[in-house]
Amino acid sequence: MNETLKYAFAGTGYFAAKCLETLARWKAPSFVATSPSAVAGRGKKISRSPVGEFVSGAMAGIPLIESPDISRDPRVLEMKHDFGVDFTFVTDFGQFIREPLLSEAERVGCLNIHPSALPLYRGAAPIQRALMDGACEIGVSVFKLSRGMDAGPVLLMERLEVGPEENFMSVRDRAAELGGRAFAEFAARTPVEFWNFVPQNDAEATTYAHKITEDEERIDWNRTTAEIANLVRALSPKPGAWTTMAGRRLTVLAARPSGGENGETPHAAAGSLRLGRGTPAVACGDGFLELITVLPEGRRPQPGESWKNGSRARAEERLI
RNA sequence: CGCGGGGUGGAGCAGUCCGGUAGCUCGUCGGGCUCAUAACCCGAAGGUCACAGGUUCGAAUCCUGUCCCCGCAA
Repeated sequence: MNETLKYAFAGTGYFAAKCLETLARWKAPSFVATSPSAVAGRGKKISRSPVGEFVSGAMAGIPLIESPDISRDPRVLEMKHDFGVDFTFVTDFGQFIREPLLSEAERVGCLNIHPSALPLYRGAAPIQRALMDGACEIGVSVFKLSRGMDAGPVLLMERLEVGPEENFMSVRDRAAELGGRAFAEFAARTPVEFWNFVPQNDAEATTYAHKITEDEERIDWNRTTAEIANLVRALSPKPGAWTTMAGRRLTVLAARPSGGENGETPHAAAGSLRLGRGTPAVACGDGFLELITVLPEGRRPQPGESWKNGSRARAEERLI
């Protein structure tokens, strides 16, 4: 990155932490803002955001501000001024950026790394939505924040191929790295005066990546193996697509349509188990889905076969 | 003190309520069957039952404390 450029970074989640880590390999931010530590996790412990965690660990020394409302936090505005930052990265932050931060005097403004080919999949869960839709590739965009959600003009866009077995976490991390690296390389060779922001065509915003609701996380075994496999990988490892057996939750972390030699169509009702030897499978609407990795409630992640060995599930058992 | 589940041979689990030195499905090793096998049959090895203390003739099991893991909810 251009040595003279200075930036601030604001983010909360793992995607943001990974972006920051990547950006920082080229140049450390002047300061970082994140959402405040909050009561989270079991017990009632106070925990820091992934970004806060990362900064206080690997980037000790960089000023860290925890702010519940960064847009009008005087500390943020003040620090930006004192450090003379040229732009602010706001990514995976959870807070909608408003005035005065949005257009506060900076050379560039607020930039965002968004893992989609904008204007597609604007919104909170772009990677998950793309995976649910069975995408083979996603986009990674760097754009300037505007008043509309993920609607600002685009500076850069990269493509990222998605392997058929990849899950949310893997794509998320790779997308963050790609975005951070692409931006850093761009900034290193392009003077700010030549940064070209291309407005989005709102008419092409045909998909919107709404937050995932718990209802959507539940597996409906009547759907097709492809649909369910996509749901599983879109939500893995967290929050995870889940079902229940005998009233207990069973989260499916990895699954694959069973390569039925005969393209077998299950005679059994959807949700029925196919045990036998090897990896267990579940009857879906149009075939069987093999359970590669599962997480039984109260236990730890385990291979589907181990689960089969220990669960004492019987063939007539059904997942609901 | 948010609610709850769990730590038992290499893996996943049962046994804990109703104390009596440990079992299941796999894996591993050896042998057999077979043209052959990841299939099948026979056999074997392998466990301080998370840790510490207590009760008891006797504790995986009851009591107390500690550590660790996980689901939900936030």
